[in-house]
Amino acid sequence: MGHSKAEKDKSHRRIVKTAAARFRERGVDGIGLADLMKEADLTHGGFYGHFDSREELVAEAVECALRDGGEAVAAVASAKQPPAAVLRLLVDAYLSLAHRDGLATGCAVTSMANDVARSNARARSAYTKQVGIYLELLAKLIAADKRKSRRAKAIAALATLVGAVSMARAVNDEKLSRELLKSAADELKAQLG
Amino acid sequence: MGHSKAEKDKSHRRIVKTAAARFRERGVDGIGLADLMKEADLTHGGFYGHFDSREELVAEAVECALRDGGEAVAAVASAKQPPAAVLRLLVDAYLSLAHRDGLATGCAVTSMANDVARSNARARSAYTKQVGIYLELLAKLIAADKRKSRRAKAIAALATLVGAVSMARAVNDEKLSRELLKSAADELKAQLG
DNA sequence: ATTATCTATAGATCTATAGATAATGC
DNA sequence: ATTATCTATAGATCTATAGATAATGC
Repeated sequence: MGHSKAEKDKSHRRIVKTAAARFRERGVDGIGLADLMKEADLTHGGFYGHFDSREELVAEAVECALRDGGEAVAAVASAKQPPAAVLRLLVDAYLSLAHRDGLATGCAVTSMANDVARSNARARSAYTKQVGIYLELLAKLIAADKRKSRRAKAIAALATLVGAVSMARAVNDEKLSRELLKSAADELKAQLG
Repeated sequence: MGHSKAEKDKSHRRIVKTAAARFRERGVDGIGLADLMKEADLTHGGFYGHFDSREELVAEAVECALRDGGEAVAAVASAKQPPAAVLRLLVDAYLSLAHRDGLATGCAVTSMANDVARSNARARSAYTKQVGIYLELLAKLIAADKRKSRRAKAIAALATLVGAVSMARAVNDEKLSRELLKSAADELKAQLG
């Protein structure tokens, strides 16, 4: 206890990172502050030295979770390949079994959509911004003459990615779950290739 | 108090219906039993005369919410028009502002996806079944030679509908929200028409 | 007599706060 | 001396249960 300011920053980031993982996994209401602090190797009493309220942690955790997913997508997108090939890589990664099952580290645009819709302005703004980033990235990669058409196709493609992963996680029929991911991927690649 | 068995059934349905609305709106963890019972004009003590546990109510509420959405979709789908026109009606209804804003009565395949993924087997089975129903309906309406191709296109279309509404609800930029709905609808109608 | 619902409450858990403690940094 | 974290606890809320009450239905 009573460590340096640098230590406090590390603690702060540890709390936010833990929350970003657990909130994606169990939902924003699925875990309490005491358990989060414990997982961050702190006691619950210290929480309010880092945040004014639970809401503030939710906002920071949503920002962190969205950044996570954004970085994972950017990593795939940086592959030195033609746009169409990069697009295929992105679609396959997003609609992979690893992403479906890796809730804690996956894209928060899907896993936190419902929670964010009910959340505070800061969380919603972060979400809005990340959707904008994904749309710009996709629009650049999509083969189409007009910019307006690329934008519309990017929106439909992102919606397909988000919806397919949402449903693939909710159904309890493994065969159907895989079919949802596979067919959505095939259709997207056929449409945008 | 102490009414007939018929009255009890009515109370039961009132509780489930209330939960189906509030769970879609606020999430499964967003409202407690006491408030739900109060909204159903009952006191919280009576809850366990109707359900063995909260989980059981969640299962029944998910079933009820999915049925709701299914009936609304079936109503639109029963329009006496050619398949392509019915498909356009469905897409426009699902991606309407009314559906985006009508969480309490809207399609639970979108609004409860994340909650159901974390929920019990009964809730997940009901969700799985409803996804199956939507896919069969869409596959019938889609113009394509082969059955396998229609099925894959139905999956991509349903995913697009679910993802677009999810994101349109989460962003806090009204213009972007409307663009998401409009572009997804336009693309779907262009692809499937 | 049976039973659907009510009042009252137990026990757990949640957010938030107060004050103590043990490090850091002047 | 300052401060990051700890222990302890207040007060609200949550699920679940026990026993009382007031209807229904024989």
